[in-house]
Amino acid sequence: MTETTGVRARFCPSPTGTPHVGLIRTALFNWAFARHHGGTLVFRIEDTDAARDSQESYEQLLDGLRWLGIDWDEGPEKGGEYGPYRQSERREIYADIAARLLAAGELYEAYSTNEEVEERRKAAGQDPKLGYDNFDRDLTDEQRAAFVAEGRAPVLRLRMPAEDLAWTDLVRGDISFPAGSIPDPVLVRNNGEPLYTLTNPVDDALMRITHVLRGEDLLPSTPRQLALYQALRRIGVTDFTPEFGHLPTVLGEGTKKLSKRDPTSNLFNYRDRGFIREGLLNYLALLGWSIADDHDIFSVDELIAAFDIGKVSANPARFDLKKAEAINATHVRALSAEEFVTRVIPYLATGGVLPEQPSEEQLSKLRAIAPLVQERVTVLSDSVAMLRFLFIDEETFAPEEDAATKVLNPDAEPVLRSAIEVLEGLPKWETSAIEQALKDALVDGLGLKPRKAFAPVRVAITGRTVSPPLYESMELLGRDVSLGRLRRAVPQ
RNA sequence: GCUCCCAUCGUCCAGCGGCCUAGGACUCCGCCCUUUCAAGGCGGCAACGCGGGUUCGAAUCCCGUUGGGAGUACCA
Repeated sequence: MTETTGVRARFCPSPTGTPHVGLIRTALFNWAFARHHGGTLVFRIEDTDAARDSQESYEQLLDGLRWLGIDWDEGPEKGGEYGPYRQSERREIYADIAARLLAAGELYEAYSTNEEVEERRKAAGQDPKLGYDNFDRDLTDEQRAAFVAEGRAPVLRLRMPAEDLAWTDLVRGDISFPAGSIPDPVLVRNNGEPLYTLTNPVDDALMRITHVLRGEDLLPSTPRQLALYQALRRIGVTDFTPEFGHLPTVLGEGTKKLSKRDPTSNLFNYRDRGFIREGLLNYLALLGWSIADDHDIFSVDELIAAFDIGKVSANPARFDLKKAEAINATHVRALSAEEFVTRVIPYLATGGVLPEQPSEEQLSKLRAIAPLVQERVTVLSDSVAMLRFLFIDEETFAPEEDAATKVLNPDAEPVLRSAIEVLEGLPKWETSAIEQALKDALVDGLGLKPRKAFAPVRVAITGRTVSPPLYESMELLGRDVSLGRLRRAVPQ
């Protein structure tokens, strides 16, 4: 059924709005499917709706896909022998095919308005919601001429076959729609513009697409596509019909489909927060698929090696931010120290902690502390608050207000004084010595619980109650800066 | 309304007739490790919607029912 060579899958979004995680999940599965089978991934832009499509959205699509490393073999900015790959540049093709389909009687001109259709259904005692009634199928030349004389322009509708339309869905198995349950769909507007109903199957046929993997929301449109394919085959445009697989919907909270307006759906929110591609891709792949029954952390290569469209679940999947974050955190920790540094710098720059091109000194400090931060963050931007204390100007440094009021109270005074005293006399300023000295002075000397003893020191030094390990931080900060901060933190 | 799809822990996924007193992950809760915070280790709570069949045997197959979802556009 599924050949291992010659697979041509496609991803064909409309450039409306910001890339949506559900859309990306679809792209990912198509990509994994194509790569798994050593096939071709075609990237096509469906921008036939001028009112909603935008160039900005188009660029965001490319940007998002590139960030994630989802690459395509044919498509925008890449070309290919079946181009162009933007539907807005394929108008003549659709006009030509539509004309041939019309000439062959597969399409017919329809003049009925929605109001007229409703009237007729009501008059016949039918539910007006049933939709178009195929009234114009067998209009005579005279009738058509009369409508034209009225100034009407026809839409072009596809003559649906009088038979059940069925296919074996790659995800769901056998699916069948009864004959007559789908009204003849409009393929070309009365102003001559082609609709998705025409362009999508036509391009799939022309681009020799073998496998159509798309969202479940498109499942009800499959019967009319199948019908169009039959027509296309009859007029010789193609000689085969692709296989279809309908991927589960990605839901938001509750049972609603994740809406475009929900910030959870915006791909760039994840990038901005510091999700890494390995983590996001891993999580997205879990929305409807699993690699094994005993683990769910995997690399992109493992995904490609194991991906099986037949094992994709038919259930709708809910996007769970907590789990996405947990998976991301695991991938962040798996980064090499050097890689983590490279990737975190842009976030530190955005957060105002470091310049975009850090100095050698800043870099070496960052490298030293990076491994300690790396295992403490969920997303890369978490590093900003955690590292500010290390790079900030001494004049600007001040503990966070909450932390200060909570911890730097009068009780902290003896703790801090004692810490200062012992640290001033420390012969070697290094982690283990600092640790030993502070323990001796505060825990043994003052008889404090460790929790009590180190909290004020931590807040004084790092400005926060949660930070990278304290002694290492102090070593990196240096003796002068550390002591200065401790002195300034002593409650007056 | 009509057509179609879906139905296992709160969530995602495993299970494709006996291995299931249902497994993994996230979340949550304990404990251990750590004289901070994490990470890590161990353990716990928690599910086959309901009713009929088929079968020696059903979470797994069939029918019904209930519940959810999608479509029903001269959007995609």
